[in-house]
Amino acid sequence: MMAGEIAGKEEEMGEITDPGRKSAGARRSPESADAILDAAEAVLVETGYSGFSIEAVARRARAGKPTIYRWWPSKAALLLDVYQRQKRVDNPDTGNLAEDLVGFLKSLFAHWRDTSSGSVFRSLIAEAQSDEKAAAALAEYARGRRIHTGQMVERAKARGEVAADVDATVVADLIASFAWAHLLTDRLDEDEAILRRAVGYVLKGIVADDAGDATAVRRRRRRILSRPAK
Amino acid sequence: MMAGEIAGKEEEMGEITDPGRKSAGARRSPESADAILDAAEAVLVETGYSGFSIEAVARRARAGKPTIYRWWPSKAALLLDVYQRQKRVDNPDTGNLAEDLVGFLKSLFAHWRDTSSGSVFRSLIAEAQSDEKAAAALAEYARGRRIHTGQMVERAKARGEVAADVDATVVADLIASFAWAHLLTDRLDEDEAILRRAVGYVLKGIVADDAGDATAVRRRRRRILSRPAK
DNA sequence: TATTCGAAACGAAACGTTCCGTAACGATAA
DNA sequence: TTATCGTTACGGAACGTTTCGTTTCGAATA
Repeated sequence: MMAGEIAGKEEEMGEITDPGRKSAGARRSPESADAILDAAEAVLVETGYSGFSIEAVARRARAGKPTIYRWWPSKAALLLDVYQRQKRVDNPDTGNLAEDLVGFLKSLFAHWRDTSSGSVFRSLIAEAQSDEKAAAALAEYARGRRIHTGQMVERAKARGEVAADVDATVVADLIASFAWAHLLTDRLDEDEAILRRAVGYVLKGIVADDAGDATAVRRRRRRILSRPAK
Repeated sequence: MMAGEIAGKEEEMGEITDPGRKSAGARRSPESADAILDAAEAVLVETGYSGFSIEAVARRARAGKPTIYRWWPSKAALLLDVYQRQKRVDNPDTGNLAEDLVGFLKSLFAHWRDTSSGSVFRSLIAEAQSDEKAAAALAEYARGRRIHTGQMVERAKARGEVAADVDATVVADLIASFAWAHLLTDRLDEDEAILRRAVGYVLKGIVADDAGDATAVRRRRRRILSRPAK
């Protein structure tokens, strides 16, 4: 759980009774937690990242700052929990990798653009540049997403659509990086044609068909050698 | 000039005499400007982005805050000028696009890792998420870099190495995005082998050689049709 | 004389923490 | 079963610190 990695929460809503305690005391309020997360999202949407502060969230949630700091040690941790609450973009499974990847990018851009998730995620990336724990959590999250996105490539490999030696996570890294840069530079309205081009370049490459003798010769040799083997 | 775009500096170091002024008065001090930019870089290097503030820069530069605000309206504007002072990574020109792009990524990562430029640039990206002017300046800068990086692809097109219809800036976008994501997630020590894979996937694609009949047939047809035309 | 500079001061905002009174909860005793 | 106790959680207030962006000031420059 990502939140656990930053926040180090060992107790979940006060349900565990620590032997060092003489009595359980009051329970944590799930309503409070939800109100704080809702408020965090609302503040970010209404005032942007520049207006996002723990003070503003506390005011909006009608919660005490100590309550927020009890569960979330930093702005980044709070933003991360907000992001984790939001739906994830699914991997399309059309049987064709180009369509899968273009569909994925289109869905991701729409999701980031049409919900608060884009604002949340870009704020998180920004926080990660000044908060080491946030940076570690973001890196871990990105690693997991590369594997998940890479599943589209793995499926294509299983279908024989993609070469067996292709590293799916490097491909996913290329695609996700493209998306991140679009998010960070306000380009979520990119033309579908450009998305198709970018995906096309990754799938089919950009070298010319009869580019240089060496490339063409190498291709012919590879064809010849692979056929008798079959 | 990027700084001009944020800072709106119409006068250059007080050299222009504005008709509305009754006397030239004291000149702006170039030593001051340099001291401030040097201090900004030093503060960022020593305390990281989280310790970077106008107060800290003013203290370090032994300059007045009003002096800083006179010339740079925001942290982002100051960071941008610091970044603009730094050397740019050149485009390799080896006559082979794969070597050019891998060399470019390696140089860029080394530059970002071994100088303050990486810290400066990631801080700038972070600032751009909360400062609209910084966002506009970053987007403009990124646009210019895409064209510049795309020159490696244009040269490869001219050599016949890359197909004539390939959009060089989309390719540059893929490569730069990959670099940005590495910078933002602390991966500037990436293996050269991974860089080569990623570049290779963009150049040669990832589809299998005999992937699906349709793909192979399409390739054969394209070969046949293009030859008689020549 | 007008302009620039660095130092000092200003009011506002946010930070992360402590304090306070109230409410909630489980354990214990009657 | 009910009442009491000790502990924890809560929101509100307050705290000292830092930074923000701005104004004021006296000295230096042209």
